[in-house]
Amino acid sequence: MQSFTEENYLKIIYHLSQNNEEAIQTNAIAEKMQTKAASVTDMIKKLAEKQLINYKKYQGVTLTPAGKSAAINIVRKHRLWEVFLVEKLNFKWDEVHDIAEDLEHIKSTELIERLDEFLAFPKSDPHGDPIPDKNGQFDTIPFTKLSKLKSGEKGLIMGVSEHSSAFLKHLEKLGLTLGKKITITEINDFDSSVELMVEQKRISVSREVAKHILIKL
Amino acid sequence: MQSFTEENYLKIIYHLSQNNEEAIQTNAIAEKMQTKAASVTDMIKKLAEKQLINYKKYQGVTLTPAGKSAAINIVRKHRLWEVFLVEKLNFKWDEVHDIAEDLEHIKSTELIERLDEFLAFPKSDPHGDPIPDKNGQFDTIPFTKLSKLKSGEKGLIMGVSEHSSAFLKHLEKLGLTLGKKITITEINDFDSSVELMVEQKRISVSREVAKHILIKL
DNA sequence: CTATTTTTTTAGATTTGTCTAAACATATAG
DNA sequence: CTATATGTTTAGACAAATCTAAAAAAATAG
Repeated sequence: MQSFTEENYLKIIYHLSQNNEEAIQTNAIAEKMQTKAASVTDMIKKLAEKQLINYKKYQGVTLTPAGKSAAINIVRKHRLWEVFLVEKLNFKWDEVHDIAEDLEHIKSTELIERLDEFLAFPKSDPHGDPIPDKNGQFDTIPFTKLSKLKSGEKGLIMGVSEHSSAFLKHLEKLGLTLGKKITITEINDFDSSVELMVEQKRISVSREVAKHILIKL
Repeated sequence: MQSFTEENYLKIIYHLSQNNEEAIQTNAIAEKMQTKAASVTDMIKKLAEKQLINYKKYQGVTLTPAGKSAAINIVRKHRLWEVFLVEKLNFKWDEVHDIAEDLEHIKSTELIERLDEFLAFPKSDPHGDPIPDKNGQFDTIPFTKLSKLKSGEKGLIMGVSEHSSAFLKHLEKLGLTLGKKITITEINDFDSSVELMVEQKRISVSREVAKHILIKL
């Protein structure tokens, strides 16, 4: 069994591995964990000793199968709790991240299986992220970043790659929520901001925002 | 804000104060916390410094108003989660204590208020214990221990004063669950065990068990 | 290929909650 | 009222997770 802190390290290494084929570096973990590189080195040694990560000095880390499985389990719990908070307790999608960050560390596996059932085995969370099943299996939804689309292309909003409250509130205000159909009308040359149509409204989003909106064509 | 451990100490001091007018002793806390007296002394000092308990060396402790309010809040969370586990996730009353023991430490007050609402503001938990409202108010249900009843007396099972899985499973097997109507038929002289009728069945419980069953006459 | 910068690790200290062993205070018995 | 037993506190140590400062390795620039 892992401690609260060990679980957070595993989860962060897992997320960093998603956008990155190579070994994850100490500094990258330190930044996400809001801690110092020296602390990360200490924890890394501990996780390596427990066979949860592969580690060679100065060479970064990768998850072992056991570490990956533990990480996926935490992600599963996080996302199921987010569904619960939104569907059952009527929280908004921008309010649930921090609470789920605590709930994901509750240990009982029986609890999670019953919660999963209570929620009717949801396949994705309120931000469109896939929820692994109890064996750690999940479908990777193929998506394109909104910032990669060209003028005239159409698509559906499938997810977001940024979970901060500020970002999500901003999308909500613009009407850019999950499932909405959008059409690109123009990409501005000078700042790469994106003009698009959503529900008969013409709106504009910066490239920075567009990079974090995930589209199914 | 208190740590996980501080919260557990406050909760235990609160529960010990329920059956006891006097100051709570170091050893009593140590036993409930499954730790050593020396550790309790250390923690006691810390809680006293934070003005959560009143403490004079060798004289035991009592909760300050702030400490009591913090403790009641933890009890509220524990009991609401127990209701959730039983009513929504179909756990049995003997399975929920340990899980609620973890869930009670989740920090968000917004979460608890919404959970309370989702559960339709329950007044008592699956073991019959009252649930404080968000201001810490709750009704103390007047009850008598089954072991205090006399032959011929009738009553309703209102709660239990022991939450171990073994005890609760035992009651379940005997059909002695919340709300059941019972009639005492006989008290055995030699071992004080209690013979009673519940739903047309004649059963017998030891004095030890009878002491932990709470009855409304 | 050497010099400099960046990144990572080590060494040693700190905090939180715990422990054991010993000292001290209080309660109880004769 | 002294002796003993019980209960509590202190002193000093430890493990977990963190930190700062300094050393070491790797990457980059000229």
